[in-house]
Amino acid sequence: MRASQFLISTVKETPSDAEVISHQLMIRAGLIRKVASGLYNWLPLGLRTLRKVERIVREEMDNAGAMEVLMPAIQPAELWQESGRWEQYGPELLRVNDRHNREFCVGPTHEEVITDLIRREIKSYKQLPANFYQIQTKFRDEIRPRFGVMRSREFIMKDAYSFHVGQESLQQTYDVMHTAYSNIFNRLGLDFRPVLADTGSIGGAKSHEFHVLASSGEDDIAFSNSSDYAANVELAEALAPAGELAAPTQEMVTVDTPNAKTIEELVNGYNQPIEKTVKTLIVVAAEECEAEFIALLVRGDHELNEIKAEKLPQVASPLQFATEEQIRAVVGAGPGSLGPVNLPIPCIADRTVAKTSDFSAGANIDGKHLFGINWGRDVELPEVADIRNVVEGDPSPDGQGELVIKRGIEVGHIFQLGQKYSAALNAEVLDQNGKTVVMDMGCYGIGVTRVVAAAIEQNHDEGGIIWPESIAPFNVALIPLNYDKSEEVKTLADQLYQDLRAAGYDVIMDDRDKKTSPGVKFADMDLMGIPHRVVVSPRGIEAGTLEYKGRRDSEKQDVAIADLLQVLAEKSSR
RNA sequence: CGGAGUGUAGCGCAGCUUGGUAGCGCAUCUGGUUUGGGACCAGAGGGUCGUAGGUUCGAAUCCUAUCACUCCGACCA
Repeated sequence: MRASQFLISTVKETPSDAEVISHQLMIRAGLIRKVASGLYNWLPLGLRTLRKVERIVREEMDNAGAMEVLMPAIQPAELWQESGRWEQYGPELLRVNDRHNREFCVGPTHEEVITDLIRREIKSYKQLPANFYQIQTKFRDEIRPRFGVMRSREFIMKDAYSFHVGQESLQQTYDVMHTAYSNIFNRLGLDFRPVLADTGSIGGAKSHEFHVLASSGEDDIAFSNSSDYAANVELAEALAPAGELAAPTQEMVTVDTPNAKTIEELVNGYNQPIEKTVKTLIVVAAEECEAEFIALLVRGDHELNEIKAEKLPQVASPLQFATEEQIRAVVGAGPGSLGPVNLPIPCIADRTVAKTSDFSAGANIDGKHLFGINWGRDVELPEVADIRNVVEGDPSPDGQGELVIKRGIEVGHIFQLGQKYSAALNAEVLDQNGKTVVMDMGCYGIGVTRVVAAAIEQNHDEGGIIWPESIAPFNVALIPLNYDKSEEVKTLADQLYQDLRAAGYDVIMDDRDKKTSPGVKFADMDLMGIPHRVVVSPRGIEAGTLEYKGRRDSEKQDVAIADLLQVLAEKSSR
């Protein structure tokens, strides 16, 4: 591509509304432009990278035996009503009506459509297992789109769905997809980790997320420091502390604490160690539960894990905190003075709380706390469960080492759905015995547009983007100096442009007019992240050399004109 | 959804307090000089000041409504 015939839309100034580096650089390098909140145009430069990501994903999916299909973005409400998600999904599902006032949604995912398709097409166990994928535009009406294309409302996703008779077959394909995903992210040049994950609103049994490690990530991942255990903190199990509950050493006393409404004020104002404090969170109880509310006890320095709490049979799903009025009506004291002693509603204690002695908590009287509380002596130990987020230093759930917490960007997610959708939509086949069985399903997603942002988040410097070779919009930036003035430069540059393209490189030759100074060309090519730069100059020609510089190199080097292809072949990891 | 903030030229911003008919930098266009790290000179084009009402002789500026965008929060015991 000649730069003079390509839209290069670089900007010097950092856009004021872009917070994370990938968003800033995607705008500055001219990859994307915002149309409205969470909606983006992809400019020619950005699209080149997007297409390369898609190509790698497609190749690896094909290699893994999946078949490409294409489903509509707009889906009929009936299918979603059949699965039950028309009611469950909430406002993130964009619902639209057609001219006949029939209801549709813009697809955030395609379980319903694919299941409907396959229940019509596949009738026999002999056709299974089968795995179908598409690369297609999705829409999720996010509460708060942000970080550019990282959390946009419309985005491109590779979604795949596999169909099976039996869990064993599902597990096999799941493993194949796990491997395929690792191959994909390796080829994309990303530093990633597969981690155990919660299945969330999609539903199902077993699941792994693939995270690109980056400080700007929105998810916390727990890693063991001495094994390969890795899990989303939403899921990572917080083990009970080792050892027995310590015997009481303090009497329980009631203390006036008019200024302590929070754990922090209790710790600072009354000299209580934070690991000897317990906070009491009141949530709405599940319908089948006798009580209206449930109290959840978590140590002062720990955080409630809402997903774990939601899974408790006594707790209403989705999790809902009681309002202050509700708390006052039931307990007689306000938030800030709550505790397990003399609490008129059922409690569930976190495992760590259950192993804490001599602790302090609210007295269920405004402005009073109890210090030196001990289980058994002062109040019966209630039901115990794992309801908190793991923290750094916790023992690893696999029994090996301690946990370290890092931030990650979720770029892929694989699930074993089981029969959640196939049962709801009656997706059945005949097995070997001629008996009707419900198919098992797996589903496998990759956020293609998000991958582009994640790659930048992980690969950049002050000068701009540094693309991994495999997804760079161009591999080589060929920069002729004095292209308009020197016949020798023009001849050689044109020749090299032909040669490089013939050798299979995506090359952009910066032949922009003489008003575009060399400095501008260097800065633009750096910002755009082109991995290899070759400069053709009159003084180089005189010496019979070209100048080569890799995007990550600090020094440039001269190479003989005749050696260019060989040097590039060595430098590039295509 | 709750809270805060911002809308003035393609981009980044000033002007608003104290009302008098819009300005700066970058970008763009023309001509010229430059040409190895975001050049210089001269000239030019481009804005119904988010929208709609109101106050006023007069509104970017004051008032009301509305729309859009951005940020923060949705863990409080």
